[in-house]
Amino acid sequence: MDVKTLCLGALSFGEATGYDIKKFFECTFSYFFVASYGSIYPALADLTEKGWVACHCEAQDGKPDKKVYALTDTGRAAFAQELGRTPPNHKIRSEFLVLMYFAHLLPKDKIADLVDQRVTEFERALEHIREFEQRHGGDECSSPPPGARICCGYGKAVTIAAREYLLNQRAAIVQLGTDGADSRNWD
Amino acid sequence: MDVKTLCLGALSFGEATGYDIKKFFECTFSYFFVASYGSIYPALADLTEKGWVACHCEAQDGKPDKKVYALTDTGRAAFAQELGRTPPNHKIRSEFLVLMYFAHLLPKDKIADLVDQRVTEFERALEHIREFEQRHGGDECSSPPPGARICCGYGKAVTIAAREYLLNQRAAIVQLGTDGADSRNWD
DNA sequence: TGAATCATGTAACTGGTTACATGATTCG
DNA sequence: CGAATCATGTAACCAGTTACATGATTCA
Repeated sequence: MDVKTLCLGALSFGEATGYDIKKFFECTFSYFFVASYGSIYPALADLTEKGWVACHCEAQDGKPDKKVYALTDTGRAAFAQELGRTPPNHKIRSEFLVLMYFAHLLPKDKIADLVDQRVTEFERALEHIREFEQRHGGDECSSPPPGARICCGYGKAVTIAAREYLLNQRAAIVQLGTDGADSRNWD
Repeated sequence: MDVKTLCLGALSFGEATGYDIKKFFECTFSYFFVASYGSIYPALADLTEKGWVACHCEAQDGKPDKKVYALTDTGRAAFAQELGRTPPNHKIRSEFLVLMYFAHLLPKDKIADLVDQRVTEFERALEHIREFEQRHGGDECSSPPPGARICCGYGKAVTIAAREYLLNQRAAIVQLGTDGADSRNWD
């Protein structure tokens, strides 16, 4: 599965510009999929050529024309088919954990910073999820699909577990590091 | 951080061939970092050119010469420095969660399969971790660095949380799917 | 006044994967 | 007898990022 397909997915909830789609990626997929303008705009051009999305321009003063994209029927079918044959991979690429693995080569204060930083990021993510839950509290009628709740729940469960682990082990992890103020400051 | 750096990391525990390093990646980094021969061999060639690793050949009958790599002092320093300036990113790329997000477009039986499959993979991972814990149980003297325990503990905590969530929500998730036997089998 | 937001796009680069090519040996 | 393991590498390809280019508007 690539950015192109995810753009179809984003458009399955309604019309949008490339700019909107980037926003969409950021606020709903960010936990498990990222994409930048440099991949979204070419993707939309490609999808238009294939006839999977249709585009109409809205002139604006000063700003460049707004290109609003919409999923075509062919596009909708292509998206469903693509979903059907997507292998359900789940990959983590974590420089943070690499650093933890090699903690014995890092100064203690640095490790403490790394752990605290990560905990903070987890907290931010949880805040983000809480906001989502409030926005889409009782009302079953609003935009996000039911699967969004599952993804949020999943993210929440995993993030809480990770945060708890780091907080419990913080002292032990820091102890793995080297002493000596700020090793290797002599370079 | 790239494969090149991680190769230095692998070699920080002793000599190894490219083949060994691949093995090492698979059995110790696999949870948070992957690499294939196509990136490892060129990386080693590069590192040799830079003088960060040294290579001596061992002739073998039939098989191609074994090239045993060892970290040089420069290489060790370079690795430490690289660790020091590595931003502690932590990214997830999950087609599985994308599929959950769009569960309303998939047939129920397919979703059930996806969830079960993922749970099975989590179980495999936990098994893997349990083996590690047993191998390196009481003895503090064996090879893996202390950080390995932390990574394992982290992986364990997170994996258990994920598995529990999926098991608890399984029925609810499946219900999000479409009925109708095997949608879209008419293509 | 300067930063953020809206809005589009391209070109160069990068960091990887996949598939291929080769071939003996050992294990079940 | 066939699969897996040991062992090395390359070439073609690919998906994506980063940085650049442009520029009005709105908000603090």
